[in-house]
Amino acid sequence: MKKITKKRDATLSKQLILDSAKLLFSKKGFQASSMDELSTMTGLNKAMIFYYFKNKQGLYEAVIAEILNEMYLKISQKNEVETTPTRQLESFIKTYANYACSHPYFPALLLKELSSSGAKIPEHLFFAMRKLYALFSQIIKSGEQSGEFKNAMPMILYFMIIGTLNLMITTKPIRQKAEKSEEFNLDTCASCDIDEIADYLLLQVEKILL
Amino acid sequence: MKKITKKRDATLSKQLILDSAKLLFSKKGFQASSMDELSTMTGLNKAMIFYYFKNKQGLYEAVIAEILNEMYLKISQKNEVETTPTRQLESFIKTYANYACSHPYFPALLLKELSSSGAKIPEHLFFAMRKLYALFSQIIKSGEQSGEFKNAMPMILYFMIIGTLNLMITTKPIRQKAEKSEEFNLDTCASCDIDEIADYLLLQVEKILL
Amino acid sequence: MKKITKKRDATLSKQLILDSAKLLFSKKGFQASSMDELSTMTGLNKAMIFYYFKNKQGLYEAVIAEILNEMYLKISQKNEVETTPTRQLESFIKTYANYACSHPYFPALLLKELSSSGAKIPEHLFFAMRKLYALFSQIIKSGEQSGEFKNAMPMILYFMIIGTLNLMITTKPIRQKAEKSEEFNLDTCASCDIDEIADYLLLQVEKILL
Amino acid sequence: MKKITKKRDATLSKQLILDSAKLLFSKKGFQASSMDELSTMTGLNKAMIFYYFKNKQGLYEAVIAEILNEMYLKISQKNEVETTPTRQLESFIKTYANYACSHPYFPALLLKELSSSGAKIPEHLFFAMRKLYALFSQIIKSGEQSGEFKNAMPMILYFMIIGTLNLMITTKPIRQKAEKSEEFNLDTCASCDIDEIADYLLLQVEKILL
DNA sequence: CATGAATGAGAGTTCATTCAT
DNA sequence: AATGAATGAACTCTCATTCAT
Repeated sequence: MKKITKKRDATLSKQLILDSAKLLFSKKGFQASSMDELSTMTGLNKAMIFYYFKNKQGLYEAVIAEILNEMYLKISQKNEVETTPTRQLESFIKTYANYACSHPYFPALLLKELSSSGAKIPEHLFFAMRKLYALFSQIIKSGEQSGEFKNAMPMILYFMIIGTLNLMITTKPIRQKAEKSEEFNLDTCASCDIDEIADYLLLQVEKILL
Repeated sequence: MKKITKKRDATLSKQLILDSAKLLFSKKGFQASSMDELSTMTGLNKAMIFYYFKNKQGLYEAVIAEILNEMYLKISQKNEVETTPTRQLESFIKTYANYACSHPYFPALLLKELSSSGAKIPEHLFFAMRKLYALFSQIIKSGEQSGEFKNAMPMILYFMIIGTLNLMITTKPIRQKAEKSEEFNLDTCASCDIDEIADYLLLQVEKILL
Repeated sequence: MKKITKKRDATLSKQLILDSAKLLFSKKGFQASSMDELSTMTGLNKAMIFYYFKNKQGLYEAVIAEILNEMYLKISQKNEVETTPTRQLESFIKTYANYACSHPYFPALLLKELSSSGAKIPEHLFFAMRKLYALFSQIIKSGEQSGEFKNAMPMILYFMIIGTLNLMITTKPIRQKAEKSEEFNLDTCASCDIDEIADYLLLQVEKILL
Repeated sequence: MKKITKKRDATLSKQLILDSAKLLFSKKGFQASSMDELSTMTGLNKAMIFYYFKNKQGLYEAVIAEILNEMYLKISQKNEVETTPTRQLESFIKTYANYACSHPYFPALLLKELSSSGAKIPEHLFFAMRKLYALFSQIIKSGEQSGEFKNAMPMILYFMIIGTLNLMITTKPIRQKAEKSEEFNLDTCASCDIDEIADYLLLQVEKILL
């Protein structure tokens, strides 16, 4: 009756929890995700979650922060190699679209986070969110200074872009279901892929700005 | 130890529950809302919720259905008195913006509903959601036929409009908080009122369509 | 919007409740029977149950008392026309068997009542139960006095008879199910009817007593 | 405000719950037993019940299965050392009587289970019940083959035996109460002990079979 | 006599979190 | 670092019972 204790690498376990939590939280949201299920997913004991993260809320924040930073990194890297604001804008939209699409949990998470009683979002999350907007804002501003852009209200444009992309991604299943039902003969773009959507969106945003 | 006698008016109590539930659900979402808290809000006994609505899920569906229908009614009424697609589009955007703004719970709820695992939304909710889009789609289509509009992908435009408006409304508190903090000197439109936002949005959408 | 109030006959309504309660209690037992279901069954308002009977417990007692008295009446009537103890015993067993069989809820109720912490059975129920045993006991005793019976321990014989009959009746469905399952090739008397069972039982009891 | 530290012995706690549940279920039946009360009885937290057993139903099935298996084991062990059917029958009755008497919760439970809507008893319970009857049936059958027994209908005899014994045991308190009350001068065997009862019963069964 | 609205207590169950090892 | 046992508070929902009309 010897008790076998698995010894693992600390950072490995912590990352395993974080990665599984990303998937879980985004599939089910914060409340509907249970720590029991998470521990099953990871193969680690439930108590380990609390060993590495203060509590469920803490884990959740860690998850969102990681996602936001990841995305910020990706976008800002692409951004550096572009030279004109127009090209930077294009890069912003396409990179965002692709990242969001290949991490389909992210848009849902972000929408939820943005729309839920925003005032109590913890500091470092808030900070991560702002960084992305700051980047976008910078692009627009430099476009205005160079005379390429006009008519810009960056906050509204920002929400126009991420709002549209997020909604198009998160509603994909519902739209496909709708198109199948017979009596509903409206076009829902159910078969558009994300690149087409991003292209169309970019075109319209340019029409606005030029 | 006085015993307080309750109203004993069915429709009143039911509506009271419905109205309170609207607020609660949109503030906290489905899972995080507790029936205990709801009963406290209403001043009615917890069991009354289950007396009038089968269960929590049933109440939730009733809430969303009511909101969607209410909004559809308002928009479609305004729509009937307008004659040209351009005027109808204007009316759509402004009415939506105003309704959403004066019922601040609605955008949050709608975003949550749209982004959360859409495939299992009950039929009659799904139907109510489609009705609003059908109306919008109709406006665009008739504009195309009369030659006023072009370049239209109605589904994307629809999400562009409601996505932007919803996000601008739900993020208002967070944006105001951001603007106060010293180190953050970006413009977040924190002081824009909803009419300005709707006007700007309308202008851009027209730029796209014309 | 006139409110139509059904006016019914008081005793009729009360009896309706009692009859429905008989069925319900015996199908589901005391705890599992809900007053809501009962009110649906009767078509009367739930509050009426409490108008006519003090509470659920009171109704339950009324139900059992009525059943026991009904059965006592039936058995004692048949008993009076028989002259010898042997014939009276036969009549007792057969009448009990037939009554119990045509009121299949009764055996279950009686078993439940007898086996559940007997000491707190209310007086008048207890009294009704005793009356039936007193009748049986009387038959045995007069048989002993006339020399027809011997070896009698009436209490044990009594439970032998009603225990066997009750169990054969209440387990009928389970036994039939068992016989259908392939791997179970034991005889469970699944197809015996109650008369055969009563006849066999009577024969054995006579073998004991003579 | 001392915090009491609990045992943290899995098998101990689980058995404690099981044992307490045995008592509770048989005293009150399934529906009337509350998990709150059970947790008070055990001194363990209510959640532990659901930790070890899936739910109330699962616990109930575990309880019945354990009892039936225990009893089957005891009877079948005694049975193996006996050689003639007559001795085996004697052993069956006496062992059953003694077990049932020293586990006074068991007869009540079994009666309840048998008489309550038998058709929906879960498979493994049903199986455990059949095993005991199969044993009895085997004894009778071999007695018939050796010519020692005749007139046998094993199912009826089986219920005669366990019905009588169960009722005599479960009704003991009620019978003692009856005998004390003045106006009730019938013999209820209130002072018989279980061995006398089993002996008498055995004698009568033999009279039937020989 | 009858109703529907209202209530309070409690049911079973879940779950984040902590303790002892 | 890791585990499984243990906990307490909360949750949704049910139900017998009563009140006002």
